[in-house]
Amino acid sequence: MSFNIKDIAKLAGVSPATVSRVINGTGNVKDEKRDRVLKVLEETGYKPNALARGLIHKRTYTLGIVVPDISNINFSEFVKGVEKEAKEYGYNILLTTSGNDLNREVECFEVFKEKRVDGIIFTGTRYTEKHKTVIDNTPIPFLVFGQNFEHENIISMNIDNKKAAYEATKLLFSKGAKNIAMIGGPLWDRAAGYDRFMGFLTAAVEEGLNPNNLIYEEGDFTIKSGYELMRAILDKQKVDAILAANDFMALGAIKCLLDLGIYVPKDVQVVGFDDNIISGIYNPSLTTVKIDFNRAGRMAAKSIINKIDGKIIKKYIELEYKLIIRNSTK
Amino acid sequence: MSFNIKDIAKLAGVSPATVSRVINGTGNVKDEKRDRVLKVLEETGYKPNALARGLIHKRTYTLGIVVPDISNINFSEFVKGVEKEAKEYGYNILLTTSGNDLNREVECFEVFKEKRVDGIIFTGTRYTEKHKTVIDNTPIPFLVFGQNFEHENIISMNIDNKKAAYEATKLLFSKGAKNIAMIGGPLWDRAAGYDRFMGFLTAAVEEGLNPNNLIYEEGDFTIKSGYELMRAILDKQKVDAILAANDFMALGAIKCLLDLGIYVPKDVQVVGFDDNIISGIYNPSLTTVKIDFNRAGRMAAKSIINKIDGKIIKKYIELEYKLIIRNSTK
DNA sequence: TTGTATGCGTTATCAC
DNA sequence: GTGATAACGCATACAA
Repeated sequence: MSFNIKDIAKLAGVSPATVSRVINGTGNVKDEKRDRVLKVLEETGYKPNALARGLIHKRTYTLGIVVPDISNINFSEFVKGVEKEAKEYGYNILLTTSGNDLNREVECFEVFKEKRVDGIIFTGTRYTEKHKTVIDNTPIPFLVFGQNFEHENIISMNIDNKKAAYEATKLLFSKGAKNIAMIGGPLWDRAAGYDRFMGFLTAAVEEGLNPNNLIYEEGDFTIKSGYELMRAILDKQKVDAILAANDFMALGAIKCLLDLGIYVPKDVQVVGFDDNIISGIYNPSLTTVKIDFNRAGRMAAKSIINKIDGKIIKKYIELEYKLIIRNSTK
Repeated sequence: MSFNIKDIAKLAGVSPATVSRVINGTGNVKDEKRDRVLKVLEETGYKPNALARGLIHKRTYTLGIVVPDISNINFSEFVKGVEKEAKEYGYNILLTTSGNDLNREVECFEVFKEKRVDGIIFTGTRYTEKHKTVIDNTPIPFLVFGQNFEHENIISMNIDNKKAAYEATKLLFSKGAKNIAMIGGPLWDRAAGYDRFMGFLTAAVEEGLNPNNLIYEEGDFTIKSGYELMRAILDKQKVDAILAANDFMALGAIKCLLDLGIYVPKDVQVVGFDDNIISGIYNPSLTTVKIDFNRAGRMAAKSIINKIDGKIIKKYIELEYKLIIRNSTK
């Protein structure tokens, strides 16, 4: 049994308008009537229909968010941050997952359009012409996390992946690495794939390595691919240091090394990316580039809400990162 | 610029009713007019307003879901399953987090009520009178995961925690354990706390242990608490086996043991619960009770949607679990 | 201070 | 086959 505003009005012996005024604190209502309304509100547990409200105000207080995979700890931390901050502003989140599939991403945007979300937060790895077109046809504030989308009217948020990878690589060299290899992401992933590779490459060349002999194995950010690619690298060449484009692959690589009786960091040093919850307690604990996804999520929510409110905000937000040195490096 | 159905009608030179018929495939429309409408639809990228639709149909095709913490891999796997299945039925999910806080849980329910979600999936650890009252006043199909809520009109879904903990404990004894301790959850957590403790207790007593001397440390399911409670246990008594109420605490316990130079499983065997993504690659890999959260999520979504559709469904759904034996036991 | 009437964007029910 | 029109539940302009 669900009440509407007329039911409440009838029960309280007032007009629907008065009930509305009481609920929203708009306009003046005589105390006696207000009390009567309040009482009925209490008794019935009435909640105004957000659909009807949204129809009038053209505001749903809902944010649409699309992530490739919510079970990936980075994204779930991000979403956690978004949800927390959004809630403080009275927003809820409509969560969708894309599996990094372009078509599914587009479907998500369409759903967001239908459901009239007030803002969209998108975490994806590609940025194609199709994205551009869809976004242009979606008159909803839009924020991209994890990629530098150069597009009008879009907020993008990212870390300087090239710089971070450069520093991580330099760290390995400073710890005595000579033969370094990278287990990276797909190069079409501009940020976590390409940019991190570029940082690695730049540092390696700077250290006098021949770029043509550099080993770069392209993984998919899973533990499994880290494990398998580590094995592939060992088959090809002797290495004493690995830069992985994320912690999962780094942990997979370490697991592979340990299984083969190769010591970390004595024989091979390993550095990852992200600082997963597990990286600190692994044996050995993992040296990594920490990205605070939770904070990123909070910032993303705040930014998009500011944009919704018509406030002027920066088009590009650079996130911080931090090298966490643990026991997988010397 | 957002179009409405009248705009489309005008552009196509037909009435709004006809546009509606074309969009929904309801009623007959002359081919020529249909084509004109379709063309305009295509050109404008028009999407019907789901708020207006929901107002009429009293269906939002949205599921509300509340989890204590989305960054916990168990819950994110669960949500992933829910989202996947829900999407196949044309539903989206409104995600909220509660931090296991009763007040926040209630707030989530209120929001769901306002936003007129079609069904609610709740994962919580307590079941109080307040829950009962709120649920009674929420005329929305309701499903609880992870607890056995005995309440009319609610679907609940869970594993037999007592039995699972019993079997895990028995496993430790069968591998030669003599002095066993448990790092459990809070006992007010009926399922993951209390029931698992009861299974542990039953098995221990059956093996002839004195229940009064049994060590049970109450943790909060975090790696940190596993670590600290392991240390606390070692200070108290010599143990050769640990049953932890989840993998995080089990991993924390192992980390503590290793830090102290105690070998796992040689000196102390450890069993966890859940089978986290990381448990298989930890050193040593963790023996655990596997719960398929993703599958649970899919089942939850399917059940609640069936209920929304008025289909008759089971009031209690028992989930399977499976002992995964790895290297943290002998 | 209060109530009535209108409109938000749809769909469904009627007439035509 | 098609087009007006009345809901859906609410907020607001306007009248009283």
